[in-house]
Amino acid sequence: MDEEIKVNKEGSKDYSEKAITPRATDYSAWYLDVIDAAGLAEHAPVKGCMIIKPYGYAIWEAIQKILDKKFKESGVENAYFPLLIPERLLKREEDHVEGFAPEVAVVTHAGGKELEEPLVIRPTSETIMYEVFSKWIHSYRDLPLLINQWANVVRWEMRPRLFLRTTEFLWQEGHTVHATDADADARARQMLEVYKWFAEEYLAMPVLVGQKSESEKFAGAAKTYSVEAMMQDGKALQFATSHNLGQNFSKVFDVKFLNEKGENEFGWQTSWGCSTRMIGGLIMTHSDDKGLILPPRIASISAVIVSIGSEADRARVTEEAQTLGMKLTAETGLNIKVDVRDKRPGDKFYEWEKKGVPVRLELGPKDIASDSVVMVRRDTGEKTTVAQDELAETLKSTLEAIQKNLFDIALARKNERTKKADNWEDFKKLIDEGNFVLAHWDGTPETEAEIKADTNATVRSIPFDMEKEEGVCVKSGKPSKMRVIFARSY
RNA sequence: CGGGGUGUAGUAUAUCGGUAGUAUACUUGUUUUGGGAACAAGAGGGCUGGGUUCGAUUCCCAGCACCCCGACCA
Repeated sequence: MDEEIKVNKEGSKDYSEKAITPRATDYSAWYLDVIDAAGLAEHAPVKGCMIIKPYGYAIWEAIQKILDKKFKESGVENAYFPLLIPERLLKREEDHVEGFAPEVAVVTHAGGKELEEPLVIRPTSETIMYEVFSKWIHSYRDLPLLINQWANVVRWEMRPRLFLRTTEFLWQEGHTVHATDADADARARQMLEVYKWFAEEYLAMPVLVGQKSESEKFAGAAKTYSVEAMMQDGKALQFATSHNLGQNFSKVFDVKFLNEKGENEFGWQTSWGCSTRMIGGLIMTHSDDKGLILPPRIASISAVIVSIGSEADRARVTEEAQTLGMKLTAETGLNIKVDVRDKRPGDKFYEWEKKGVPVRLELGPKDIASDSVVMVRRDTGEKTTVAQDELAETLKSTLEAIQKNLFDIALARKNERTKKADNWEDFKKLIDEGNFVLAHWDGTPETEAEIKADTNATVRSIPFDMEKEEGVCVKSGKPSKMRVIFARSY
């Protein structure tokens, strides 16, 4: 580690530009520093909005590619609906309008005059889509209808935070209609599992799947399920959600079909989504005080070959590096970056470390002489010398090892910081320390509100795999049949 | 939106009611090149708008932005 760089005292050099705020000192500042150092995003000159820079957008593209393929495999098709929604549509579902009213942006003027009816910039697309779905669906033979769209949405949030909560964000929203409640619920659960799979297999983020409490439910849903992840400071991040909407929307948007008996019936619906917030979660799960760490399976650049050599060697080393890069790309099918810029080695090393590239390969005259290359892991910093004819295999296995190691570290942290509390004092203490707290709760919104007022913690998840256990609510003392997860959240 | 804090160069900062300094980054040149190199030259700065003052980056007011704490949320 390079502590001396971070400490900016007399006598030591000022590397403040290069170093980032240590996590332990100020977690928020650290998070922003990582984003800045890696070149992922920056604040836009528009309130609460974010500019995603090319390197950050590459992560989003990687996410899109994997999820989109998975969605299609499960029968979902992509479509696109308008950005602008007539206000009357949004107002139709009571809970929905109530939930979103405070955060919608409304267009009142266009074409040089005031609009007869204001247009809402979509905060989500249930209303406009279901208005149209009612025309698309006539018979049970039209079901299930499985639609997804990749889009931007706008929510006028009070406290924006890069990636985690911005006024405009990119996401995917899936919307389905089914003939039975059971089918709809199965689909909602199925997509939840897709998110869990994606989080764990690709982003190396261990997650918790479960149901949301009444007060944390989506505006207009019958049931809300979610995938929750733990960040390095112990706070929870809602990674993705999936809702069983029941017939709440189909009844107001008249999404109905003729069943096999020839009777009119309202459709059973779901919606599910995940957003650029996942990138924020990715950063806060794996990165360190040197900058970003990307899990190999999501990294747009798998490895970087850094050339090292004095002027006399440069032409030769450059050529060798480029040849090696092409060879390795061909052998592994991975994106291998070759950095032969005329800079000092250290400068190049640090740059790619900040960007979180999983593996660095150092190539200089010594390595060329011995037909080898120095391989350095971003996650552990471990350095090994690898023979060039074994490089492709070693690189692939190392990338797998990094992927696994990142997951294991995150899993160990989640396990270690998930604790049981059986009384109010312990509960408060464990929440303050930044844990996921397993506690009994009487199940009422009132008690949840009291707990939130006192500790700022909420029910993050009622986990599916939680075993039944008799107990008493940690706050009210009333009986409870199982523990739920409480935590502070982003 | 409520409470608190901060706004000086790309970044981090110093000083100050009277010519704004340093480090680093950047540009150019020379020497360098296996973990943030050395020397020289160069370019770059007081959030915005009012007020007080002979004079404001400094003091006062407002706005805006950012950060922290709430309320809200993917």
